[in-house]
Amino acid sequence: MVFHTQIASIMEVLANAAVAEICKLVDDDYAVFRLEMSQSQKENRTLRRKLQQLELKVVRERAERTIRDRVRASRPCSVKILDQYRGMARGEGHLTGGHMSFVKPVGHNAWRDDQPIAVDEGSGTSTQHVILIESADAEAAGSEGSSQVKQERTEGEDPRDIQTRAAAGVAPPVATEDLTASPQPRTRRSITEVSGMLDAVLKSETDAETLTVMHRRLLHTGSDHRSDPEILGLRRLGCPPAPGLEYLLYGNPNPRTVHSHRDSGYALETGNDLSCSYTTEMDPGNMPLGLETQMDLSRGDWNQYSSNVYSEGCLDKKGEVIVVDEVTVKVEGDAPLTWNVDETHLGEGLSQGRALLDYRESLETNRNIETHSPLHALGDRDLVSTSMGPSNSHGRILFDQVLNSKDQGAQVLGGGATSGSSKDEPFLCMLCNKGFSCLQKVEIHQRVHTGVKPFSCTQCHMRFTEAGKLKRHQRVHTGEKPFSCTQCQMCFAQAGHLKRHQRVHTGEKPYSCPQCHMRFTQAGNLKMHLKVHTGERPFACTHCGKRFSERSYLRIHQLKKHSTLTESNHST
DNA sequence: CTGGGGATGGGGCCC
DNA sequence: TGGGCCCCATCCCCA
Repeated sequence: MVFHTQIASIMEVLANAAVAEICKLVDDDYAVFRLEMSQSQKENRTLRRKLQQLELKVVRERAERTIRDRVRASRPCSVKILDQYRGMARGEGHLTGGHMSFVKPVGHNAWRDDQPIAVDEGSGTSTQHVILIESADAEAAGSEGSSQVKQERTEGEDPRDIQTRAAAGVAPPVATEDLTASPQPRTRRSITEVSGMLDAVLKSETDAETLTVMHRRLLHTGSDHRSDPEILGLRRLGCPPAPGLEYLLYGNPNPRTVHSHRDSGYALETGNDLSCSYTTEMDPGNMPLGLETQMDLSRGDWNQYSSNVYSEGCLDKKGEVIVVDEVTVKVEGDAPLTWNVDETHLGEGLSQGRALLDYRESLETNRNIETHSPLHALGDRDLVSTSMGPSNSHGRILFDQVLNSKDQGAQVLGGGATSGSSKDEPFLCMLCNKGFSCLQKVEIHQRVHTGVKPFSCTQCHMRFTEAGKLKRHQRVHTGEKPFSCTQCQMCFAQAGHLKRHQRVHTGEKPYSCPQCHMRFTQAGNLKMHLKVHTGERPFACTHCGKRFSERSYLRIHQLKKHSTLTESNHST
């Protein structure tokens, strides 16, 4: 009995000890758990505070930008000055082939507005990228869609990390900068880069002498993009959710050539090429360019602007790249690769340029996607009436003729013109209704009508519409006749003239008169001969009334018969 | 002297 | 950018 009692007491002691041990363990774990909980809560509070700070910054930026945009309220939309990295002109960077990335200067952890942006083709791995979307338009319109987001990815970082953070609602590792606090507040540079995506928007090579600027209408979502992973995803797909119109520079396969693509909801180019686009806005007074595009279009320089901007550029489709719009700018020497389309410079012409660009894009787009053009929805005539400048401006002519080619047809011409264009020649000259395959050709052609001859001879006052013709003309001064006849000693300055001359030796007379059996070596001579049959004598002597079939005959006649009379008339 | 054809120079346009 | 072709203007030569 006593034994049982002792056993019971021992077991009770052991049980108590076990309970105590268990309680102790639970307490310890609970304390650890509490500690971890408190730490997590602290972290949550810290993150929450950071988030609030970021939101406050965004709100402050919105307010400041709204004020700034209201100052510039006259602008219908935002066209960013595209400030190419100035250091490129100094050889610190350049657009080169293959993968192109924007590289921060070494030792800088954050982008600053006054810092140059080195452009490095890289070795295939992007180093540091900045995504910055501006939406001044929406802010100016009172929209809440303003956003300004920078994301910076350091070297080697998995791009998916950014998406992961964004999807988790975590702020990017680099806080949004308050651009207004920049040492150069009037200078702002924005860069949008999308890398590693299917939509390869950017390519670049080294030797390019042209810079092609194209534009894109950015989508506006009106949300805070920082916390919207879908928006971030859109950015990565080359669809920055910024409102209004921005001019973006893209590297392209041509060196120093930049393409932009609008309505980039579809892949502009397949492959794994890096997609990159960037816009830059800078102080108009600090524009380091020698480009020919700096002119005040509002003062009637649209003609020049058009000539320069659209020279040598063509709407085109190259391979799989749907080049929706394209503006080519000649780069002079080592001038920085800079494209400047500032409203303050373009003035009224800005709308012209934008309208034309819009139109160009819409026209090209309409070939395949009739309803994708935003301009299309606006209505062409409205756009012309509200956006275009003086009706006699070259830009207007171009624009009108392009509109005609699109859907207005000959109506603009008062119904008198009939379009002779085909699908291959959708661009009509407003003045002669001639069709061309691209806008640039129309622009060059219309130099015939406008008298624009940009290429002048230094030896005489001859001017030419084409550089090649100037070069050919200058043989007149140099006496160079590189084309010599193998049958005789004749030399010619033009190859065609030699070929024409060689008919003298071959006896070929391909032009025959339908009225008689006369044959001619030249069509012009046949045409002159036909006047024999028609009796056409359009050239009449003002003194005696005698008529001649050729002006030269009349001139000889006047010299021989009325030379004294003409001299007396001149003396009087 | 006149008219006609041969031939060249130069510019525009297309490819 | 250059070549090729065409057109126009003009000059030259000759019947």
